[in-house]
Amino acid sequence: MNFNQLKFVREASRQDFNLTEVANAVFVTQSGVSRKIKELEDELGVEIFQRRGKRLTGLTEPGKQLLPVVERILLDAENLRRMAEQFAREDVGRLDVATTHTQARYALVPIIKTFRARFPKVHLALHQGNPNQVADMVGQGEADIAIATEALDAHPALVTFPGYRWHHCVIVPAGHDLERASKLTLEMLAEYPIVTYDPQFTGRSHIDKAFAAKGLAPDVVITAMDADVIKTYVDAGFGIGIVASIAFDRARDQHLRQLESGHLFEANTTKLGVRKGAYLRNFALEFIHLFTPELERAKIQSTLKKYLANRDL
Amino acid sequence: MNFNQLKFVREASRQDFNLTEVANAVFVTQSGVSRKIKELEDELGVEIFQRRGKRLTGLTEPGKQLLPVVERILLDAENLRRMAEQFAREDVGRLDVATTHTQARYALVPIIKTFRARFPKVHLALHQGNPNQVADMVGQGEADIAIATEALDAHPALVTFPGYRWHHCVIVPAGHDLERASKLTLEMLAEYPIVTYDPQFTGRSHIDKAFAAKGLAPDVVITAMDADVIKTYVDAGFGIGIVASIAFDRARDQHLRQLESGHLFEANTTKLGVRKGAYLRNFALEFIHLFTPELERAKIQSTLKKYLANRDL
DNA sequence: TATCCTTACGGAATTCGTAAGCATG
DNA sequence: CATGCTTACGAATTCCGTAAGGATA
Repeated sequence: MNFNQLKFVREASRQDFNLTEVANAVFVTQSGVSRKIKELEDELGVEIFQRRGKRLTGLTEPGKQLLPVVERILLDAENLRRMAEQFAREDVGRLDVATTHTQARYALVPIIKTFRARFPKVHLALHQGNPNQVADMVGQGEADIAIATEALDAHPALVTFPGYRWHHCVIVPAGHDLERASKLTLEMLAEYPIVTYDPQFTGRSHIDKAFAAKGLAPDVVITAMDADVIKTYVDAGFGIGIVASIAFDRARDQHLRQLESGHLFEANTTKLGVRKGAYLRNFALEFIHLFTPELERAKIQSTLKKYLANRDL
Repeated sequence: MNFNQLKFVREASRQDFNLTEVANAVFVTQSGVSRKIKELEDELGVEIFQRRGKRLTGLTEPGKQLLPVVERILLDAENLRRMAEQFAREDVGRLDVATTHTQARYALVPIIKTFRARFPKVHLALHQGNPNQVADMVGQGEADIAIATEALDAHPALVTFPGYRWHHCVIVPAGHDLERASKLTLEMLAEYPIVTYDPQFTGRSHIDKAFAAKGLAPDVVITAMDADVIKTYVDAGFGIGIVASIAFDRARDQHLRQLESGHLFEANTTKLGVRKGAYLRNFALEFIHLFTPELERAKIQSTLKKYLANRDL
């Protein structure tokens, strides 16, 4: 039994049991993967993968039981490396943050600025995706930290911490009728074509919920994954926009006006998620602390340690 | 990083950091061990072991943090093998039971008889030792199941299940004065020289505690690790004996008489312990069930699973 | 027929024991 | 000086990519 065999098994389960894909993903030849997997199956005396003829089609019953343990071993192996690096080069390393456009473009900017100043030797990589992709990236160990408003809590492999709360706002072209409204209502918004986020993104679920609760069917004419695109279409006169208020910048968005709508939509909480059982470097803990300043560091650490060490050796 | 490197590291911590001993324990040459450990340290970029000149003297700070993870990886690797074997050869395998003389010689006999009939293809190995040794054997993965009355709860790596309760009894040579006593008291026992268990064994602590509570200083003239030896000396007239009542056999011990003393000493509970986080074969679970018949099997399984799977992958 | 897995072959890389060297207590 | 660790060397083993073969959809 060796780590490569285990790695191939895990990767096979991730690559839909296509060993050719596994080979590409781990940069070896397909024949090598095939051989190593068979070696492991021979050593253990059970077939891990179900086969139809020569193709792998899924996990066998033993395979289903073994896979979680395989994943745990590989995670621990990774943990060993990180723990060692923490000692070897305390403030040097790499932090992979998976997040959505909105967070990367607006909310994380000051946090990252502070982080960079504090840890100039840490290479910080931002990975963008929709909230589900963001969660998966961390769930699979491709990134260390996930930041998004949606989807993180639903991922079984993640622990989450609440970050900042924010509201949506309405944006309109300068001179729009709604600018003169004293207080916005959902009924008023429903009168106009709306440009807002894609269903998976940035609190869109709260927008839909608010309209649905009043029995309104808003006329959403364009959806996009980020506020920059939305603002572009609002500016071009396609309708009024609903975006995260943090995405509006009076200086930059001179043709647009921001209307308060905190009373219309439920507040959103942006969350941070990390993989259960994963060891985090010191600078990663510091990043989490920057994101959730009200949580003291010891609390963060003890929560993570619970998952890392709770097997009571 | 490979499993042998990790194995050598673990073994070094067990063999008091003597790599020559490690080499003997794992059947390779000392130079190989030395090299592999250095390889791992180089790869991780930290020294795991503290060195004075060329000798290893202990773990470094990083080493202390890494070791538990190393142990966990190796335990999981072993778990993989067992899980696979469980599927490959359902009722074939090996069960290593570590226990004390008293349990092996008396209490376990019927359990093992039933077990053997149910699993004729399982090789059952009994390892004897004192309760601390028994606990350690399981703690280190040398045995699967520990059975003893003492010490198991104190071992941090073990989960324990309560088995049967039993009492001590007093044994005397036929015709002894005490045979005519209507009801034994500790004061009466303290009048005679006593032959009983070694301090670590078989509920001896309860015996001492009972005398101490009354301020009595019993005259323990001979101690032994098992009832057979004790009975021999009682028979030879060295004193009265205090042994587990299960160890008295009227037919075999014709020259001796058993006197009830359940009211004098606290009852003992023999416990069974297994290593936290270790996967147990089906027949091992069955063995536990035979030992604790009142606990239903599902309860046992869920307790063990808690430790095996509680990292929520 | 295109895709995917297995297997034989052989060069390359790794592994591991022997033996010599050196440090410690 | 006995014990214990490191290192150089070289034989043995293992690894892994190429390429051919066979199975599936």
